[in-house]
Amino acid sequence: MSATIKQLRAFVVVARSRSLAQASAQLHTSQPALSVAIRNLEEAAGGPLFSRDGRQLVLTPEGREFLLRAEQLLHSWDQSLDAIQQRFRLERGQLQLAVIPAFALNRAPILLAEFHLEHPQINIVLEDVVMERVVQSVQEGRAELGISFRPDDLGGLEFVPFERDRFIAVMPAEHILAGKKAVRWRDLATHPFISMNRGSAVRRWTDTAFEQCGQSAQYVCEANQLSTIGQLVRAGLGISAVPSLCMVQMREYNLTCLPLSAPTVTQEVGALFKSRGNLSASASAFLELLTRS
Amino acid sequence: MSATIKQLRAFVVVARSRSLAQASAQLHTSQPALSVAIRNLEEAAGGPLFSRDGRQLVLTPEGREFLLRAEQLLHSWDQSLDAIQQRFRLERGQLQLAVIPAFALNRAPILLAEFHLEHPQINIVLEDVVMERVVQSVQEGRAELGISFRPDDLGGLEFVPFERDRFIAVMPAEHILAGKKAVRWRDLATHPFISMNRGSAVRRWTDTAFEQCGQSAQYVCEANQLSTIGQLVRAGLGISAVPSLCMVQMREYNLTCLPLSAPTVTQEVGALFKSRGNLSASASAFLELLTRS
DNA sequence: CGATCTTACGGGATTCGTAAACATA
DNA sequence: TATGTTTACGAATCCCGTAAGATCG
Repeated sequence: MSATIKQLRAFVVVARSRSLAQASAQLHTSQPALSVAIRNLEEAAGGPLFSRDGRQLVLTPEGREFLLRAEQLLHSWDQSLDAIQQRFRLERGQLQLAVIPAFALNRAPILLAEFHLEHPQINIVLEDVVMERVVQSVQEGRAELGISFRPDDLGGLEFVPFERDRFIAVMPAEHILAGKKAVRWRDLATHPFISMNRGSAVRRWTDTAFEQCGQSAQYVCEANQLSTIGQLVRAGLGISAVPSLCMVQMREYNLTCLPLSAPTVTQEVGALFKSRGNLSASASAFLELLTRS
Repeated sequence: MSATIKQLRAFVVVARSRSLAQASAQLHTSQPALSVAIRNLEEAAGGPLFSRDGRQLVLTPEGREFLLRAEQLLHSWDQSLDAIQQRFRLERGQLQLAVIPAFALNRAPILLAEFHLEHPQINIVLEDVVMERVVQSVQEGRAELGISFRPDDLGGLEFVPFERDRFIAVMPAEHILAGKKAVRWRDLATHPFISMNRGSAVRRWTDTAFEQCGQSAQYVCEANQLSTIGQLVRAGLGISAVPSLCMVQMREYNLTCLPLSAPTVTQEVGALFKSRGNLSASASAFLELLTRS
């Protein structure tokens, strides 16, 4: 018969107390049960671990060495199980996220603060990169969870939307349009326009919107970062249209944000991941936090 | 329920093959048995180790970490059990001996060579010291087994004699007594005598022998080491009486050894140890080798 | 005689294997 | 439909606890 963890645990206690009687009390079991457990362990070990001279159990030299190994082994065992249990209880682990800048700047801080408050032992690794790289990071396993607009090509990933975003117009507070309640894309076409660089998803969406209302924008400048665009607008270079996700940030630049329609461009914002079953406990918890709001 | 080694072993095989069917064949068990084993392990771990999407079992992130720990754990486990089994099979271990010089020089080499031939993996540690220190070494655990004449005070140790030693007379080949078949202690009293230092057991025994035949020796020199005594005799300084154990060595010095009687002084040579049960497998084997001859 | 370990044996829990149901490509 | 996993259930095994026996101080 093969040895078991239980036998090892019994062995350590017996070796320490040098008595089956004491050990049995400590282990909440009966003396005879221990007796056979030790006997079976000795059979598995290939020889006597104790010398039974008289009524005291004294470790043999082999037993002494085995005791050292057994203690070490049990420690590793308990530690390993504990570590995994802690991961499932969210008392340990990592949360690897890849997030588009718009979300990273405006939503993520609040959500992550909330998550951290609930699970302070989870180490958060946040990768704030453009949409295409979010997809890539999730595919390549650098991030378990991505947050972005719905990509055109999911690339084998799952996408769970949890928010709808619409484009808003952004302009300096003193701009001529700033007094309106809302604006249309055709209204924007008559003003110098600052946009994202060609090739970005946001740029494609604004281009499409202008097309749909039969106008073309007066591009004066383009930039990669939303914060740069915000500052350009602030400086009076032109106006822009950005996802409403960025509203908080834009308002911090003292810019006016107005609803934008005709067409109303909406985008799904959601979580990207390989598959639900392969998410870690921490990633699942964060996904749940995302989708319950 | 608590996890078991068996479950851990099953987990590793399943994780590697990502299939219960394959793993069950490899483990010589049935699929359903594995299924419940994995389920029970997951219960002990506190969450899912595999994601069961479709019919392939893919490790979850927690499962991946657990796999690393499990492999390490099983390796340590197997290694520990192997190490102990090897000790019992005498394929590994130490033989710590404390031996009096007379035995170390004359008997031990042959015995140890024989032991080493049978058990080449056993590391032999030989401490060749005087009788009193042999007892001390065994008592203090530096040596498991001592070999010496029977000490006056066993000091709580067991003594198992395996040989009787008698004193012999030693002299140069050209000495006047060298032509005899045997000599008596009273014959020695008429010649200059070289003896062990006062305080040694051998000295006490020779003193007693001279007393018993009503003579007193003509001490000319005393020394600590038998080899020194041998060389002194060789140089013609005098004759001596030594344990027959040393006969081989004395003959190598070209000395004549003769039986010595009236009285015939005999001493038990034996093994000293704390208790039979506390001997290691290697020490037991050597003790058996000693006593079977 | 008291304390302790060992052996014997009956009851209970665990585990296993067969068979059937279920799920998926 | 074929392959593979899960569930259900009867059977075997293993383990434990009580009781009796053995041993030593």
